[in-house]
Amino acid sequence: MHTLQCDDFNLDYTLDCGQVFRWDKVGDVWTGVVRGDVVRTWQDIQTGAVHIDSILPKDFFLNYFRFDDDLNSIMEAVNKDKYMAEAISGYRGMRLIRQDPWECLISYLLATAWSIPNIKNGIFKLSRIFGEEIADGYYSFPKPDSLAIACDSDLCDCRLGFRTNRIRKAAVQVVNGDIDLAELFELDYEAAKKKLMTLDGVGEKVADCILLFAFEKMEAFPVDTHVEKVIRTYYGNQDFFKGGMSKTKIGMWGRMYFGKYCGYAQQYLFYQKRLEGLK
DNA sequence: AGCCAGGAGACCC
DNA sequence: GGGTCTCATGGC
Repeated sequence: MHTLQCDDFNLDYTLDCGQVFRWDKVGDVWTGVVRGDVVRTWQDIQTGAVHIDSILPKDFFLNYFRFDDDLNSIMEAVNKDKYMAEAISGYRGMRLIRQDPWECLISYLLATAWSIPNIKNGIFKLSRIFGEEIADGYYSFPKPDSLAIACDSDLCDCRLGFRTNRIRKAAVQVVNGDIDLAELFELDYEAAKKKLMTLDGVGEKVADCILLFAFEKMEAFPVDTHVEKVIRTYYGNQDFFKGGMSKTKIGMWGRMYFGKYCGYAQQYLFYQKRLEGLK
């Protein structure tokens, strides 16, 4: 059992904001599967202390929850206007999570044109069939070779639709070394993005999610349907958008406008829009 | 029934 | 660089 103390951290916002898909809250306690361990965690509202029941070491969670990020200076850097200010004041303490690259890749391949409950369900079914049962009803995330050799009938049981073949193809490419995930850490944002986008099913948005959530690329600015609507509504009249507001251009704008921590800004805008809609 | 969900890819101009 | 259509699936 670990106890983590951090001034600027909200466990609920961090696990609920739609970046991770293997956590669920029952009562005050979150339960999730992380690195093959069933983890339970909750936060003391009075003290802010985070309690974690896991066999994984304390240092793992300090890294997982990005306690090394100076949230104060990050929020200050992206707090450019009244819209961002509102998102920040509403969800202060939401931190990005350092995800496992392989799990993040597959998760966001599944995320294409799916709602978050569907994504969570798809990942659960994938884990139930191709992962290992590590506790009653809990399954580890499937390893690359397990998905690479998946047969049609097993994979189709997951009902992933057009995502089915993309998952298996990506697994094959990871297994045969066609794409080296560890190597992506060494590349800069643009080069890593280009490499990821060679995979079938990885476009700009999915690549940005993977780079932001798993590869330390804080300058990634994923433009999904929510963020697109937010930017169109609040920032569409800016000179930069004369001549059109494609998703590509919105991404360029996000990086330019919010600066090097635009990935954090994006996640606050995304979370606020998802919960509150447009105002 | 029709629309939307953390889109991508092929095809068009 | 823009638009438009299709690709499964599930929930509302």
